[in-house]
Amino acid sequence: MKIFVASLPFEIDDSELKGFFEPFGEVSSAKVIVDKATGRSRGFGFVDMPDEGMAKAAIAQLDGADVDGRTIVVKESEKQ
DNA sequence: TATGAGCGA
Repeated sequence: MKIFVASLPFEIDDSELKGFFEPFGEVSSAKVIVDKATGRSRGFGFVDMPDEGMAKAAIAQLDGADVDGRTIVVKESEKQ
């Protein structure tokens, strides 16, 4: 299941993003989107978890979580 | 800060 994560702190990178989801189950991939024109984080990213149940559990636990003083948004991706 | 990038293993 593909997961969309928004409102991420700019300091977050792929490894840290993956670290947030790993406690809930296997994470097949995690990527923080970076503006290739400026090289800065866009403040959102994607995580893919093969197990839907684990993915939904992760979403439920991480959506609205406070990270570095910022409330992140975690939801199922809109696109495949 | 709100839906992507990848050309190599």
